[in-house]
Amino acid sequence: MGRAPCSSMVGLERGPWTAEEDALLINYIQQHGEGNWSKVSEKAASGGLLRCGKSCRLRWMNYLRPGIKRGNFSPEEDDLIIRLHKLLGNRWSLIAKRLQGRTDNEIKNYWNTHLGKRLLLQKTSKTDHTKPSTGSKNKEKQQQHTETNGDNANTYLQKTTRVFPFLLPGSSANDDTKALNSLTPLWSDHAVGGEEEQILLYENGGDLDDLLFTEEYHHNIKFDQVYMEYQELLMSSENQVRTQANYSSFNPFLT
DNA sequence: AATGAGTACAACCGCAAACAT
DNA sequence: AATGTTTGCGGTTGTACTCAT
Repeated sequence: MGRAPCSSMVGLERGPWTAEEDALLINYIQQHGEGNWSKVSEKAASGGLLRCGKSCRLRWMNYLRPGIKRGNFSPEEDDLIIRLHKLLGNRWSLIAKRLQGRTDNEIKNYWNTHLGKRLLLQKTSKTDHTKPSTGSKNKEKQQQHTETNGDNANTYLQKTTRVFPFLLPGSSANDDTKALNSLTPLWSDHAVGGEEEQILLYENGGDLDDLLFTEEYHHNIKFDQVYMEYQELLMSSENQVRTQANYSSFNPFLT
């Protein structure tokens, strides 16, 4: 198919956002709401915001959106990121969902600049007491990538795909999604609130992520528990997939 | 003070799934 | 069902900043 990158569209700005542009975007979203990003660039242009929809979305999601936590990561967050990364690989959006107020982009950057490097150093110091090589930046990056991603048997490495919500039974979904839908009872066992509350949520049509990411959930569930739940989910997913030949293309631990 | 290397992070890009027609 | 468009994702790049020399 192929589309020209939005930055090449005539008359649109690129590069760092100015405070004025931020204000224009916030103002626009306050008036019209989130979403429909392709329309944003059309409609907001009249107000002086010359950015493509894609750029607007990114700016909003990663920087302007209310509730975004900025600043240093806590040791607990570090720990959770490391463990979730071990489980999920570079699925930053999924990891970000477990860290309230953090964006996938922020976590990805943090991993690439801090955590990944730290793990590499730890690993190196365990196996080799000499200092890591001080080669070129690219070489270091490459090494870091393979060390932290490549040889981890438990890491679910998949190509870039959109992360689906865990849809509820009865909703339309493809086969893979349906396979995971059957996991919801496991999750509901751990979810906050009584059975009645959960049933209510189900009946109201909220998906499982909605259930799990309520504010209450985050206040009550410790990082460790979140990690354990994810691990259980993935283990369960593996078993589920093995029993269903139709889903042979989806096996997190065999890819 | 100058400058080059390293670091941090915002922003861009291309791809693929989801959605609309 | 086929085709086009939009959205969301992970990988990568550009650049401002920091620090050592």
